[in-house]
Amino acid sequence: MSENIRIVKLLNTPEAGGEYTVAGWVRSTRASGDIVFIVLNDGSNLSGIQLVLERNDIPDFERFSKIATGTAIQANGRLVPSPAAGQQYELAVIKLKIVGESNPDYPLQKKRHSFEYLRSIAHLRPRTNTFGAMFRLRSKLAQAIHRFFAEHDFLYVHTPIITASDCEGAGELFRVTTLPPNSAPRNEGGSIDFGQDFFAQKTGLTVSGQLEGELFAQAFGNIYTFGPTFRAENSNTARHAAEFWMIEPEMAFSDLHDDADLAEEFVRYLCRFVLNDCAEDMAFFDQYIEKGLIERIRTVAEADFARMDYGDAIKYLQKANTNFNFPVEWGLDLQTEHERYITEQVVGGPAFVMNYPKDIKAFYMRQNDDARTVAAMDLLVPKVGEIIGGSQREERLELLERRIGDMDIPREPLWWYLDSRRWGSTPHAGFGLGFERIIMYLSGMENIRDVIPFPRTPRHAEF
RNA sequence: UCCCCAGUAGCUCAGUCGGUAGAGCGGGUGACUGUUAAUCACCAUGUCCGUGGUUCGAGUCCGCGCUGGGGAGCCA
Repeated sequence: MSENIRIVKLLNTPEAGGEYTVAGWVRSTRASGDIVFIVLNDGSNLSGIQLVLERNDIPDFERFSKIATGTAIQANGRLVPSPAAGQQYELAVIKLKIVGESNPDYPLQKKRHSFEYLRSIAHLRPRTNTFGAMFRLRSKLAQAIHRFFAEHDFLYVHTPIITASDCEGAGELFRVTTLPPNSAPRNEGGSIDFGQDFFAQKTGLTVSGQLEGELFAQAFGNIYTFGPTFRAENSNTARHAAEFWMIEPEMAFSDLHDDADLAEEFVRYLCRFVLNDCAEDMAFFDQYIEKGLIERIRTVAEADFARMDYGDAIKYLQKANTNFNFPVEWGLDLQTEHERYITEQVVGGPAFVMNYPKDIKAFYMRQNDDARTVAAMDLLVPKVGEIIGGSQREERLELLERRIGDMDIPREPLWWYLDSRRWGSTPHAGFGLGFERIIMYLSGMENIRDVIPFPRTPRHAEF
């Protein structure tokens, strides 16, 4: 590490007077006669630090008064109280070194840019205020998530990225293969012979770590995964990406209500965390991205989440004075417009919808005694919609096997999953939370492509 | 994949009835002893997304394509 001090640390220095060296990238240069102001940002905070250059104090003054936006510099000077409004301290520069030149072609101007434009220069956008705040938040949130589970004694398990189970029912897989694309070996029938592939079977990138997570829960009690997840769906929306990160806890000896309890505590923990530990960046989001964000998050951090049965949600929707585009009827899945009505109009905050009809849910969900619903839950939040999907899992071998049969799912590849119900099976439950979706919810950002450093969506894998 | 909207200067956009393009910001130059997206003055900048058509004439109208955005489905 260099002798440079991080700007965020320097600005937290209790008193001025010392001599320091900072290094970063120029955000703005303002020259006025014999004095030049440079806003320098090193990524450690939002504001950066104001450098002050005076003609009499610094050699090469003329040259430095024309430093272009984007230039990488290292500056040495004295930390002094700022005589002007806008900042507490500034750095009275004695020595300045240009580390990497920039020029007027630098695509980031001293003005607001649209998110669409910034997506086209994703390699440079982390140097903007919004994306600086965004990726600091993302980093800290990831660490907070690990801390939450560590504090609750959950085991962190790395489930495989490459998987052979394409029957998880969570979406299209990206294929993983080393077979030559134009001359793949064929069976007699003409289909591709995956027996000759690297893994001697058809494999893809994981769409969920849940099934493997369940196996670990049956040994460690409480576990979680937190890793990349891939869906090859041709989804073109503000909240879908082909590559995203998912958090999937799984708890043995637990039911659906324990599951919702965990989800609620988890989301509330993250709300409190960003308010307390990301205050400067959150204030920025509150001012420029979503007015009232902080108040909204504070409310969520304090309130209990609503819980309602799917059946009751249907009743609310049928009573609603709204013309929905899609029919509302017991047995049909809730559409986005319905979910939004529930969370935004009925509840006005986060809401769990629980116990869905079994016919619209995955095979592994636990069948309720009413024989027509399963112990599933979705957590819906205003603006983002579904942020968590979870369930209690079917732990009874016989019922699980029957369900697999009813749904025509090949059972052979799932032999190990079924084995977990054979010896020492326990009631257990878990959920999946999209990392990007919680970031969107907590920051007010409305497009998933703006909360991922280099997003992968259909037709986009540049950078 | 479906529906809708858009593509004009580096960026954000305006462009009337079809008559060969303009503003703000950004940039350059100069002025200014403390600025906060500094201010003031002056200066420069275009494959009007591509392609085919209609027309005396197309940024403008029509077809096709490409790209981007919004919504839906899939879901986290």
